[in-house]
Formats: sequence, structure tokens, C-alpha cells
Amino acid sequence: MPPRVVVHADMDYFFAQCEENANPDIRGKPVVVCVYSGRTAESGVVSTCNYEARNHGVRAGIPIVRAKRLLEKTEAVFLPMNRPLYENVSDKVMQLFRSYADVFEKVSIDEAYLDVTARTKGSYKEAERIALQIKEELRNRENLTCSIGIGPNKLVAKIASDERKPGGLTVVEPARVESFLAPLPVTRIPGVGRVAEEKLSKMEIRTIHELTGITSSQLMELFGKSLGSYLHDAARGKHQEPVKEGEPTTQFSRIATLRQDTRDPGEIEPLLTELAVSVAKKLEENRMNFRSVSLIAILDDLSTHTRSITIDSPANTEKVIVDLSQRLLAQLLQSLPTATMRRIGVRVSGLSKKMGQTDMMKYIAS
DNA sequence: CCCTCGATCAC
DNA sequence: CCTCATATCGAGGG
Repeated sequence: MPPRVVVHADMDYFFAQCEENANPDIRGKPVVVCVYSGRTAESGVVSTCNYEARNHGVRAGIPIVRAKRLLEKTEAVFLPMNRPLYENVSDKVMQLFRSYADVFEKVSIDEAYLDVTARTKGSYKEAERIALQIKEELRNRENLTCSIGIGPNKLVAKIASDERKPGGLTVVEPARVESFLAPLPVTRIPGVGRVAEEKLSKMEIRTIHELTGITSSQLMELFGKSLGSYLHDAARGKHQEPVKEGEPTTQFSRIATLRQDTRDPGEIEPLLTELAVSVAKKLEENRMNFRSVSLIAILDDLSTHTRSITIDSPANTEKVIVDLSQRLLAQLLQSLPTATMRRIGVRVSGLSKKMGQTDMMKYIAS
């Protein structure tokens, strides 16, 4: 396998940056994009915020009320999520990124990998020029900034893009991978979250250098075969996953917060039906069928419970989703006789493409 | 190999 | 005080 040159491009404080462009008056003030849960006027969490807000300690995931306290002496602007706006901007950004890639992979609404091995002929200097060009075009065309990392694989490129934010560019040539990774905390490795960090911390492992001191069998014992061997390689900057065009989605879900905690099906079902309808719409938009329906329940103690059912042949109707999710709710309430629900959700999975006439011909022909 | 369910991650 | 959406894994059962 020849050496690769992989770029990871990550939009800076994306949702808040979109809002700054949509309404330039708010530029310079702390901007906080919120997910309101609808329980009380203030309940919910911060989705994203700009750096003015971060300077006051605001972070993604903190309760909105806490953000308001942190920003009470400022002219902070609190905005509800405007998904359609961000999707529109994202489409343009991704189109721009794609135009610079031999192989393009969108990983989320605001991040993508670009394999540029062929067009740079393996030159990191050339890849750096491409990165600067991307940034400039993004600035000129969309008035947006991003952070970019370049490395010999997706893992190193992603860690690199995180190194200098916002607006950074970090190039890690193959010969520099080891010294780049060594001093970083293990939490910089994608896949190492709160739980994995805690496990490693108990073994006095906090940096990636320290992580290289543990054998792959030890890691596999601690984290399972898959995550264990991944971490062993990741610590050494080794990662084989190719940059590839995104696979089709395999599930759709909608989850919402109840107005008040309850275990009364009469109170839960209207919301559940709404969610089921919304999921059905999403299926229809994508011309997909499903084979499984899951009910997701988050209780008042924030524990999560799921119940699912798989049917023999693919379906796609709203009615089936509604009926099955209500059946699953009854089943769940029965199995948890004292549980009180806080949030409720519906998921469909086991998706398959509804075949149109042309596809059907291909199918028969094969 | 398929299904179910909880856990984890990261958005 | 604690959102929302998707993917993946491992265990357990069949």
C-alpha cells in the first residue's frame, strides 16, 4: 500500500458561524446556538457557540441556563437551531471541499476527509498549498473559516485538524507522526471518550506516548477485540481505513422530551405518534423500507432503555411504525413497572431502498 | 447467522 | 440541569 496524503477539513464553530453570516449584527457578540427541549422556556442545552462565548466558559452540551449565567453581563445572543440553514450552507461547503479531492468523504454536517494522494503525487508541500487554497476559497465564497489537518491517514489528519482551532492548518508528515502524537492526551484519539479515558487513567495512562507502552492483548482485554486493536494501532499513528464516499444511512430516528415526566400511555402516545409520523416522512423522502422499529425511552433518572421488533418483510407505512411503537411502549411499561419517562423516541432500521422501475429491471437482469 | 439490548462515542 | 441523530460493539439468546 503506497503512502497516502489525507486532508481532514473541519468547519469552525459551524452553526454559530452560519448564524453570524445570516445576521452580521451579532458578529463580535457571544453567539450561542441552543437546543430547546420545550419543558420550560429555558430548558435545553448548548449545541455550539462562537469563541466570544467560549471565552466566558460556555461549551457545547452545557445547560442553557448555565450559559446564560456565564454570559449575563454581556450582549450575548441565544438562538434556536436552524437546521435547514446549516444544511444549505453545508451543501455548498461540501461541494467546495469535494472539488479539491481525488476521493471525498463527508463525515458529518461540518467535516470531511479528502484523499489528495494522486493530485499531489504524495507531496505534503503540495497538499499544504491545496489546504490554503480551500481556506481562501471558503473565505471568499462563503465567508467561513475552517481548520485543516493533513496526515498519512484519516486518524492523523483528524487529530491534526484539532490541533489549532479556529482557522488552523497542521501538517504532519509521515516522519513526524510519532513525535506529533506522543505528548497528546489519549482523549485526542477519536473513540476515546469519558469511559475509555477513565479506564486508562486508572492504569496511569494519560498521553499517547504512555499508550504505546501497553500491549495489544492487554488493550484487547480492557476494551474488547475491536477497540483494543484500534487503540494499539492509533497510538502509533497507524490507520488503514480508506477515504470513501459515504455509505447510505442504515437507520432513521427521532427523539423528543415529554412536557413532564410520566408513565401514562395516554400522555406519551400523542408525542410518540408525532415522532413516528416524522420518521415515516423521512423514510418516504429517501424512498426506503424498514424491517425493524425500536422504541427508545429515557427515564427520569436519565437511564436509557430500548425495545425493538423486526418484521419478516420490509414495510414503509406510517401506520405500521405507529402501531409497532405503541406496542413496544406498552411492552416497555410492563417490563419496567415503576419507570417514569422523561424522553421518548422512535427508530427504524434494517433499511432497504425501495426499487423504482429502472432499478427493478437491473435487479431482474442480474 | 440473525435478533435484541445496553453501552459508548461524538455531533 | 441533563438535546438529538447515527454508528458500532459486545454480550446473550436462538
